[in-house]
Amino acid sequence: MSEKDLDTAGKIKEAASQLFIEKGFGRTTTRDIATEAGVNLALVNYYFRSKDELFSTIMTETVQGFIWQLRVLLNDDKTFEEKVELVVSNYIDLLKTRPDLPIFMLSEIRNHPEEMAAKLGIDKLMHEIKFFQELAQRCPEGVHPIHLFMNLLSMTVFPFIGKPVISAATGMNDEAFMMMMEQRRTLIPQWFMSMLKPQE
Amino acid sequence: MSEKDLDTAGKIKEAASQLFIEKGFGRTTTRDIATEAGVNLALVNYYFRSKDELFSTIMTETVQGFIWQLRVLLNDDKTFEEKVELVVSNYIDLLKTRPDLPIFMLSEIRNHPEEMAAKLGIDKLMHEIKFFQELAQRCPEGVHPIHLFMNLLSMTVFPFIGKPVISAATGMNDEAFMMMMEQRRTLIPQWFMSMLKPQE
DNA sequence: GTCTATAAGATGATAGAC
DNA sequence: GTCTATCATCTTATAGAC
Repeated sequence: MSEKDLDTAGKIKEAASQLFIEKGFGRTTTRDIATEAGVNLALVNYYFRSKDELFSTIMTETVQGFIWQLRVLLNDDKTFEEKVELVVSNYIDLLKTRPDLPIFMLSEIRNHPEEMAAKLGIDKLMHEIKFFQELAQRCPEGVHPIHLFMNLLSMTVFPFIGKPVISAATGMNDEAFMMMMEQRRTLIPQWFMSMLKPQE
Repeated sequence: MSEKDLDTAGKIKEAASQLFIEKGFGRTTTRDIATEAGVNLALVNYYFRSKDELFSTIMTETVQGFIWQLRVLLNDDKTFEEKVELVVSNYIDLLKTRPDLPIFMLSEIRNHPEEMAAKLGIDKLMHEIKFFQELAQRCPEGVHPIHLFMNLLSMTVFPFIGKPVISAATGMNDEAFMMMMEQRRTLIPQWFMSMLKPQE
């Protein structure tokens, strides 16, 4: 099956994913989804029992994709600093393509808390991945590693989340914003490494 | 008029604000609002012409409140570092009370871009406030001040936005999260100051 | 200003023909 | 698997009595 020639269920998922990200769950109707997917309205309920179940399916796959990606990036044979650069670079690339993704995930997770939970396996991520052990060893005295990992994610992801406000506040256009994110691709790892304990 | 004894329009605004933040615009109905406010359904449309206009009113007041607060915090007679500490501390306090506020604002701004715009006056904020001039002078060569201000906001606000995911990933409960944010109250200004050009 | 009643339309979901 | 037609419900909004 070619990438552009999805089956009906695939078309529905793709259309729904796009619309949920764009307009949120509450403002996306099953009719929107059917039209966007180019399929009959009844088929949405035929393949996915309800709008809620369709959302749940998409959400689970999206979050699992994130985690899988992080797992792959952080487990290969690279230096600590290379891994940092990879995480930053990887998420900037992802969010350049789908800037609405974080807001979609974060705002809708709140409305469907059931969809989250341990089945996604994030709870074990921190213990399994060597990166976090390396990070813990490099943390200054009294600073929990979670602080530094949160800083890394914050500095990378937040600009995309706050883009509407930032653009309004600075008069920055889309092109300037993207250039700024390109600068951050190298700046963030530098700031991050400087927060760590100096290596002997 | 006492604080708890609002007039009808006030009750509606307060109930609507709470519900919009809690459930988002799309999932909040005018019936919800009327019930929560303890007023008749028809009065929502009597005082605010439509659900959209009610939202617009609340949104404008909320964002204006933010900006007003920032303006006051940053213009007083304090050292640069004190201002940094104040911004961080102030937003942590605010978000401890209303953790859903950023997601509400950011996700709904996207759905109602008209409500934003220059009328809020954020576009001039950066030029008016002395803090940003001080920041510009302390920026290392080749680093635009917007990068550093974004880092400050990111490290402060993002943890609240990502809390559901962070909690799921680390098994952190609410109490532990709040303790972590208390640590960040002093850590963030330190990290931030270390990103600046050394002062002679 | 506040209520009741209801209009006018949209929405999620399904039954049943093909 | 896919379609048409339709149901039951909920939604925003308003007209009109008090």
